Amino acid sequence: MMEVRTRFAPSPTGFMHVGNLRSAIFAYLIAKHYNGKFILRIEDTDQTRKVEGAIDFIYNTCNLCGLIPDEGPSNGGAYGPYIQSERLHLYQEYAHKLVEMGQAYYCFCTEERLEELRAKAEANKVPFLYDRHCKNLSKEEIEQKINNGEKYVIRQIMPKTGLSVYNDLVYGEMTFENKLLEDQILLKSDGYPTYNFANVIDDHLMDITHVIRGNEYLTSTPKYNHLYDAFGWEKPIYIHLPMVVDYDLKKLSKRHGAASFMDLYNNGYLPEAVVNYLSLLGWSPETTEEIFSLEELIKVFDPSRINKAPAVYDVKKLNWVNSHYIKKLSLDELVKITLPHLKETYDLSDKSNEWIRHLIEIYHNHISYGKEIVEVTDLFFKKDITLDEECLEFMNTGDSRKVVNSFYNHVKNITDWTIENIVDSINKTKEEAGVKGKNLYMPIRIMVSGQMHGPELPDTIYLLGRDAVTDRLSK
RNA sequence: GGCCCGUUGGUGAAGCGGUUAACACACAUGCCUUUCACGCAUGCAUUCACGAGUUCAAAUCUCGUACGGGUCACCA
Repeated sequence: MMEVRTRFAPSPTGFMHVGNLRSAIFAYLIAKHYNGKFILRIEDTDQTRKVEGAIDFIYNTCNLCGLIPDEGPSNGGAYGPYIQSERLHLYQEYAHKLVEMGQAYYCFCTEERLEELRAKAEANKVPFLYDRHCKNLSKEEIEQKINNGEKYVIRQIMPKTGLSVYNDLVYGEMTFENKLLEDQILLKSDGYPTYNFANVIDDHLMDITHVIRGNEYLTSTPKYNHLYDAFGWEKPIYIHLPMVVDYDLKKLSKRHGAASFMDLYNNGYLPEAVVNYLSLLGWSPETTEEIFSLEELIKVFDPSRINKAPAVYDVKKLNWVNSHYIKKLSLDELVKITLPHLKETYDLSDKSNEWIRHLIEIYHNHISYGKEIVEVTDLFFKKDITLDEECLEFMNTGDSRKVVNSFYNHVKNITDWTIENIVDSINKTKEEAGVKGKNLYMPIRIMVSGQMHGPELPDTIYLLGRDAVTDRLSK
């Protein structure tokens, strides 16, 4: 059997949202599932959208996620170069070959003329299709125009009748009417290829066997197929992926900060967890398991189980997956993804290293991403806490006040500030006030932290320090 | 507007002609740990957008309607 080769072909915009990443993940998984190769190709044929450093950015993202390309701009390969702007001569060569074969033609129409035609079509409420104005220019005319320095594009002759049919691995048989097809531009007047053209040339030249991409390409695939046909090339297997959308069912946009992989990463989400979560968007395994390492995903990933319907990107579920991975972290690793956020928000200059690590440790099972440490620990950094209604209500019931007063008297007399002694004070309070369980712990917790939930109470009190604790208890 | 795709609980989803319509997140409640959280348990779609049709039998097949989305560039 032929070796499976898939590719991830982003354009270098310096931004990767989770939808793009998801395409990369699926392409990677399919390649690896079949023991094939995963190729990274940079599609930078739009010179106006070029962004400095974007290629490194893409490479870093793939690396962080473990989606290591077998071939690509950074590590080369037998099919290079892997950056389209370095392959210009190829596109030109193939475009002209198509002209020679009578499958394409030079077009000298100006933007203005096309604008006019478009406007006219719109006024008449008919769909606009290029009118083939330049299709039958004579050799002499063409030569003369070129010698005059007139700019031109190369357009492919598309069939005007009949149907285009192809098979998609997830969407099944797709049928389109050829009369809707326009003579598509292959080479732009700046000598660069269009995406459509470069894409097909490269996929063929790089022996890509499975084309995996978002389903926004579902309707333009017939165009690609006519290119393959014009050259007599074998077409790849198409796998169009359902869209990843936001809660309004709209395409994810840059406005959603959380939808950017780098933002997630910088907020203390773990790449493994993000990959795991994203793999479950538009795909599901045969079993009911949901936590998978990359290796496991490679094993169980089955492209025929990919869904058709758009999937909503749900941060809550991502948080759950991520918290699962966070729990498996060592303290050192946890510190790594949380400490920078603490430092950024709070003044830690008077805190010992030990204190900070202890603080992070007690929240190990309480946060779902690194940056969450900030909001969850704010009670350690503000002077005054305010009680919400639920807390106030609890404080006004039973022996709550009595418990607090009793605990205050014990805790203020601790000479050696240790967790053991704090526990001891709690126990003394229990006896003195004659209450236990929730009625014992909750009043203390509320007065000390301002919250009805949180990590271990003795640790919390210990880390808060006697001054802060007695101060809060006496209010 | 033309063309294309989609529609199972708030979300991800299983389901492939006969099931009590899995499972997970979220949510709610309870239990447990001398609090909370963690963990555990329970609950959460009398029904699969809607309407017809085929069939002994439909979430599953067919058609239509509605709604949502995508696409129609010298962008990718």
